[in-house]
Amino acid sequence: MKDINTETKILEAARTVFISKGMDGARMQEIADEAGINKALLHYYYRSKDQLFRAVFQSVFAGFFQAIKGELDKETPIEQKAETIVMQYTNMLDANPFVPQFLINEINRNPQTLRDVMDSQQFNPSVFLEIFGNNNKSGIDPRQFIVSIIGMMVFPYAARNLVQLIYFNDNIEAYTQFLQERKEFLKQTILKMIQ
Amino acid sequence: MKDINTETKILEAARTVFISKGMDGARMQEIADEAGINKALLHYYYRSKDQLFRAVFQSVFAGFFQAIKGELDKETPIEQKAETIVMQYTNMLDANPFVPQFLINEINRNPQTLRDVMDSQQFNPSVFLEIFGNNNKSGIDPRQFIVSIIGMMVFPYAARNLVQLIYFNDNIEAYTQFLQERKEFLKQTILKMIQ
DNA sequence: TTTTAAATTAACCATTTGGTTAAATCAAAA
DNA sequence: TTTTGATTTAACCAAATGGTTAATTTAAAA
Repeated sequence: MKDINTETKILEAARTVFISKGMDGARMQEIADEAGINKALLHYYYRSKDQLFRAVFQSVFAGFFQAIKGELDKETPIEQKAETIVMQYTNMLDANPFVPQFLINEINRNPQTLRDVMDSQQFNPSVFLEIFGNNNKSGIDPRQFIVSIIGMMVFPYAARNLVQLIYFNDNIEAYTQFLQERKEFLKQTILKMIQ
Repeated sequence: MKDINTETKILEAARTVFISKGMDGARMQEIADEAGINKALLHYYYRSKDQLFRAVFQSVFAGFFQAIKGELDKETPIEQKAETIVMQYTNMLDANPFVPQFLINEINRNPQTLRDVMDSQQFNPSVFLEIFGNNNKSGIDPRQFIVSIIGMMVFPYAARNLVQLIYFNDNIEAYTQFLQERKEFLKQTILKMIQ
């Protein structure tokens, strides 16, 4: 029982490779190299590529929704909630810029995976709707609202290489600054939306 | 010189499969089956999977930006432009819901591909910025504005399976209606943003 | 120290997959 | 009709890839 963390080490390596390359693009050998172990060890701890992938997906999915859940249960005014959700989400994206793209891709590739994960874990999606529930002053549809906010936040990370090249002439620093300034822009935009 | 359209038939089959599965997930055999021909014919017309993929990517990319270019050169007021861009874009998304996700994925997988395509075709991205250029009344940053609009429009299509399950309990009809209502919502939101 | 079971590895295997080749077919020109 | 060149196919090939196995190492228990 040498290194008790081998299983964790594998999971982290798999997370890195799967998020970067996706299920189809990932190679078991690359995951083994990333973890610094023999390829057979992957199958020793996780029986197959599919099971290893499922473990990663479940972990990423859970961490994703935990990261953005945050302080939203409080009875704060909707303006404050908007501020909180933007900061919570963008902080998560700065730390995990490829996670949303990974989740979207793999859910599209095999939608059943998400259903399985949501069945195994208890997860109540309605909490996001209740935050901006029907009892908001503006009468705005909370679903349209939430989808808009997430779309505005996620897109510049998911499509970074595209936007960076087309609108910023591949200038990385300029795009980083754009993302930084965007936080304030998003807050103001959300406030305008619920006016 | 039997069927002069074999090459086109291959390209269309490849487009279908590549957009659905991506470069990594696509199989030459599946493309051949989709086109109703022998696998060797793919290599007869396009030397390799990579070249076939490039032909598809170039075609999809060009078609994408052509579809959304639309009437935007006119000297119409910004409110009218917003209306036009939303209708143009959502119509394109209704017809090609997986195209943006495909482009984003493949550009992330190999950013060089986009540079090559943009070099080979003449393509001026600044046209989108000039539409909502600095001479708008609100003083809004046109880049932040454009990225927001595209994000709001693309996200519910790219993440359809995710959003449909979490917020609409996998009810396809309800989600279709949501997308339909969203067009009007987006117009109003854009107007609020530039107030 | 010896034993035992878990952990780790090198070598190997079967299948998939992109790609090739030589033969067959077809359609038009001579 | 014969010829010629493009088109199409069946069969095949080599490399990549997920997975297995038998042997070795390690670390703790007896």
